[in-house]
Amino acid sequence: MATVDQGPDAEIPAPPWKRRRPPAKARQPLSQDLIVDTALRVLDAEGLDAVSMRRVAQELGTGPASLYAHVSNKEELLELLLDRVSGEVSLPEPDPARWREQVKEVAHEIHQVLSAHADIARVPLGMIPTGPNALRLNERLLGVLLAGGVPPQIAAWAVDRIYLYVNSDAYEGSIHVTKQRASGLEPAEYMAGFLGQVREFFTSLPADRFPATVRHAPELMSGDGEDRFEFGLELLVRGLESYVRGAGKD
Amino acid sequence: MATVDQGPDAEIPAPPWKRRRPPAKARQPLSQDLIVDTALRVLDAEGLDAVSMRRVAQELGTGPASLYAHVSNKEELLELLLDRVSGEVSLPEPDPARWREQVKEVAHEIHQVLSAHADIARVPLGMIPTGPNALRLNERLLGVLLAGGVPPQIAAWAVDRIYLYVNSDAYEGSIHVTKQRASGLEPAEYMAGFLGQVREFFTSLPADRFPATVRHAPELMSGDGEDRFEFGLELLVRGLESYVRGAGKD
DNA sequence: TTCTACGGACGAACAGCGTTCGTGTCAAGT
DNA sequence: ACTTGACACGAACGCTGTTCGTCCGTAGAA
Repeated sequence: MATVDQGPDAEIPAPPWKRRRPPAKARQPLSQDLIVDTALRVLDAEGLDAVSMRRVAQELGTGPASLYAHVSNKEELLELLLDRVSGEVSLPEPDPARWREQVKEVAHEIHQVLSAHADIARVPLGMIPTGPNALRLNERLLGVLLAGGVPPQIAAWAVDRIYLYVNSDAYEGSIHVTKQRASGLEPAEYMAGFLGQVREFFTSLPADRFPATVRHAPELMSGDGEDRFEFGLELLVRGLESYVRGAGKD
Repeated sequence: MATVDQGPDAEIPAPPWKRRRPPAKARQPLSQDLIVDTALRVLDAEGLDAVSMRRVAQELGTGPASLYAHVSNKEELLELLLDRVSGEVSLPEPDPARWREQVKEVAHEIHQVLSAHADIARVPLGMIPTGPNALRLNERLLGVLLAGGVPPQIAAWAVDRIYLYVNSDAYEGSIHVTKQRASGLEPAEYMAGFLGQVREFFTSLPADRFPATVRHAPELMSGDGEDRFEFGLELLVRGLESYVRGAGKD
């Protein structure tokens, strides 16, 4: 049916057995940035579990094998994804007089950015971030502490501990978001149901075996995630403060 | 060859096409406890990633479907596994005079038990433990804090934060163990290699863009996991102490 | 201009995962 | 002796990360 010579780019209707990629071709040239972009879109839309090599590839109109030319494995993709997100964190200029507030500001900022991107907080818990933006955060947080007069060794370890705290709390928070999303309920509905279950659980305990727990069930249940995050941060900062006052001797 | 009537349980050598389960039958009756036992064995031997429904079933000489009669899904199995492990934690009797030390003792105890069982610490990070042994820990830790004069609301939140800290640090630690195990190297070899990489990374940074990081690279790298865990614990306890001293007003 | 290399793209496959369905079997209750 | 119901479980579904070998389009060499 089709004549042979029409020039190489003429609109030949159908030599279909050799036409390999008609639907997905003439795309963008598939770079690492593009892959991370796509992964970020999937993350925000459907959560970290949806960020699979296959899913990202599908979103780009190709197969999973194509990604491995630009990203050595999934772990690297997640590192790149985390660092992309970390770029959204804005940081203050160190001010010696306000170091306590600034430590909290940085912590809140990181927490907020992580929480804004589904359960991305699971990633830094499974590795030590070494991307350029992670370095930027490290540098600033360390700078704030040093400016505040925290001894260098204390400040260095404190950076590590504060990171661990922020990441783990953000991860814990993201679990609830994930479960709420999976349940299909409204956030308020879900939270009410969850709190109700916990309340029932605590108050139904035998008071003789768990006296403190039953007696203080209201305190154990009071406060939302934000309150508890703030409280833990306050604990850490107060602890650090004790090293500044007595900086001369331990 | 085989005669027909020998009684139903006689030793018939081979009607092989209908003999369904000759290798794996006449086993233990496959209870929930037995499943958790087996999962624990796999966990200790090969890590949490090896604890799959298929693997546990295989270890019991059966298929994965058989487990679902005793355990509703993998999440429940992991909860049971965690609570089994939590039973190994031994707890002190609250002593008002030693509350700071006791908080640390409990934290260390939990940390140690979690670390003794591969990367089981990943489990409590993904859920709120509600098993009987988790309750036992809650009750005791809360009791220690209250005995020490920590205000109830502070104590209640502190339990939550201390848990989060212990779990997340134990998890972070288990990552290194897992990677070391996967690398096939000796622990010392692996650690040396890892520290060397980090050292090289820090010292190769541009000092003008990351002055604090480069200047304090030794402090950032000093201390092993145990030192850092202890330091974070000290921060938390010092923070709590500040609430005890000024218990009257905030 | 023609040929040759080379690197990116990618279809297919491998081994594993959690979970469900339908069937099979055995023991206890009627 | 027969029925009932709980447990056991083979097979399958749809998913995962990763690798192999092959294809193609282009850039450089002849």
